[in-house]
Amino acid sequence: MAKKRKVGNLLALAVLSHLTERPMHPYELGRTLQDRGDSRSIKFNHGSLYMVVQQLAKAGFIAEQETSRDGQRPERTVYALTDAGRTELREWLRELVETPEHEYPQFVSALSLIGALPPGEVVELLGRRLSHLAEQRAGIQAEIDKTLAQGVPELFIVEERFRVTLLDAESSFVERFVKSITEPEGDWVKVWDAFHSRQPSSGEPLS
Amino acid sequence: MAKKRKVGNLLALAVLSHLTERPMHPYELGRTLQDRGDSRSIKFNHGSLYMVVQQLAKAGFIAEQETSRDGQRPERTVYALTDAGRTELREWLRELVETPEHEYPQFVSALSLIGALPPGEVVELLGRRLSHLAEQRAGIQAEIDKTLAQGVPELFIVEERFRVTLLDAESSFVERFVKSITEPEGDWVKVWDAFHSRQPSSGEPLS
DNA sequence: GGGGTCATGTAATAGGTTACATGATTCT
DNA sequence: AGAATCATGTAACCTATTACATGACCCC
Repeated sequence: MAKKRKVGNLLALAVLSHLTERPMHPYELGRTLQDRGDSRSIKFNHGSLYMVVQQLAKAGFIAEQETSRDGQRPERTVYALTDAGRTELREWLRELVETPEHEYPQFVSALSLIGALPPGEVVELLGRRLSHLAEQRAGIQAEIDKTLAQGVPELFIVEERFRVTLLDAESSFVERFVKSITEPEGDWVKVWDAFHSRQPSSGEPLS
Repeated sequence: MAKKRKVGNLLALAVLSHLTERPMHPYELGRTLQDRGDSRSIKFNHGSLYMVVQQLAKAGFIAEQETSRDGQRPERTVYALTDAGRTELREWLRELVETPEHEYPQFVSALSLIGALPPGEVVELLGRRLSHLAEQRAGIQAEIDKTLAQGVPELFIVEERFRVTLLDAESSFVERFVKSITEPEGDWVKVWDAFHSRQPSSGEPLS
């Protein structure tokens, strides 16, 4: 259901959140988002930021506070959070935390069409995926360690912990899946394989 | 890195996949996608389908085969897969299976800003989330059982099994997180709470 | 002092979603 | 026969991503 918000891009949520600290101009916001590592959890790109800021302003969640100019640099418009913005931030976050939305992770999509590849190849590809997953996991763990070493409290790395959980779950799923193909119970793998053997590399989808 | 595909929408992948069975016109494709339950794993909506079909045609992955007319209904253009399309299907799928992409699940984003809500409220919201997750899990499981009862082999429900895995992982993460707030080690929760107590309901973000 | 890259923003393009349109079929 | 729903597609709109622009600062 998920109430239709005036501004839907999650980048906007990050903007609202950071503006509770102090008024800022868009570029500064972008810089802050990058520095705090928010861009690993919320898709960020330069262009979208300006768009989102405009949308938030039009919706009344933030307001132009001053337009200063520093030397000959382009004008920087500083925005501040409004009361409506503060409310929106809290309501939106509440909804996100309380209500899981149906999403479409790429691997789910891929699995739903996996029959289009022959089982032997799938096993091989999944093996490579497992390495990639392990790499990612190690990378995140390193990030976590580094951050904690700087004295940052757990609260600020919860999302990275969650990512690790997700990666672990995916890895063990993939392992189980591989095993179910290489040591099959029943004959479904045979059927799957036969399908591709007959039509060497243009098998019809099994889905 | 993920090579830039001429058509990026995953709906296009499903289209290619279904066209390996036989040529179809767009509406039929949509119908089939819905019937086979693909729309639970790949975002589908009517408008996007026509867009994607056009894109695929322009890219040479599918080709207009005939334009039949049935009574006074609008013309139906039937599309068939080309060799390039068959290749694209396989390569794309391979890439998706082999290489995990960085994604932005909403809950990850929410967690990254969770400090903007006070811990007491977060605990409450997470409790509700757990119920929702359990509901979803039950729903998927019911789907799985129903499908299996119809004699469909495991291969075609792998993606639903994976979803269940993901839901379980998320649930247990949330449980652990709740526990870490209600039975905290160290004083980070106190700090978090104090933050919101001082500024009754307009706390600055802790991130 | 010329070449890169930082700071800052606007504009053009492409992608996707919603809304609209209309004949055909089915239901009551 | 009128209402609802199916079948089928087009068009308008909104969002997001890329590309473009330009002065300032820094490096060698």
